Amino acid sequence: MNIGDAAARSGLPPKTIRYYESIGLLVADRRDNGYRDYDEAHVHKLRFLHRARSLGFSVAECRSLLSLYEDRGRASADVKHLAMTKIADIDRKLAELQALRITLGALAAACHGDDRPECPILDDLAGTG
Amino acid sequence: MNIGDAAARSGLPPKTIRYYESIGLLVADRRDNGYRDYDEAHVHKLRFLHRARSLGFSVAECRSLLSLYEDRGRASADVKHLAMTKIADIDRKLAELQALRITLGALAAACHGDDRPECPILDDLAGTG
DNA sequence: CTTGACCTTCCTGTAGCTGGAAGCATCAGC
DNA sequence: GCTGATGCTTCCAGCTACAGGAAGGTCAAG
Repeated sequence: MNIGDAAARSGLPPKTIRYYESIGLLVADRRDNGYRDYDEAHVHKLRFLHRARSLGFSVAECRSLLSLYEDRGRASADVKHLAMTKIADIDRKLAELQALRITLGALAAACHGDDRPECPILDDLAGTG
Repeated sequence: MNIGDAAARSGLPPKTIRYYESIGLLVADRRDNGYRDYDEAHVHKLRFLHRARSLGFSVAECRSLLSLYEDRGRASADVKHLAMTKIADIDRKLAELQALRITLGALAAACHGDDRPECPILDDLAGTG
């Protein structure tokens, strides 16, 4: 199967698939004409990568997950450890974003938003308030 | 005032201040020896940038905010519009992260996390479940 | 006069791709 | 067999927002 079909079936753009190969994440076979050649197992792993990336795992983490995935005898604890670390990351980002949301929301609410120049948002940014 | 002092008083690293100058965001004066020279107004704007960045505004948005800030006659509506757009971005990211948190949390909870190979996390990533 | 801290510029690297150019391969239609 | 469209290949550049480090100039203190 050509890269275009593998792309369509995995949901990843061809560019991304080539990029993953360039960093040694998932290397395809080659045919005589130089084209990359994909089988079901490849597509499966591409989908795996697609889902893992969309769940917020970094490419480095995907590399670990993929090798765990390919290791039939690995302990589920190893995988869970990665997931828990990622969850802690997400919780930290959530807290940050929520604090941001509250601050910006309060500033926007305090701003008239009309054609007069007084603006609590800029006042806050300038640190004059 | 040298860049080091401006950095200490604005909270931005010297590297960042030089970077902001290199992209034309905030240009400092120069002294005869070539050193950058900052006054109170510069420090004020650097603090402004620091705060805006920490509130999640991109550098491009900071450029707009700064020019609005420098425009004594601008309408507060312009500023509010930027803030509301940013709030919408944040809400979108929050929703994404929350969905992610739920999915990963459920997967981690379902995983025994022991030394056996069965792992619902990998099963989900593989799309076999 | 030397030492050390500070300043300058320039180059490189980061994450994870995306876009584009130049050049073959393949295929459908005529 | 020829033509044009599409798809494949590689490589190079660029995106965000800096950070690290090298090579070298400057300045104040002892």
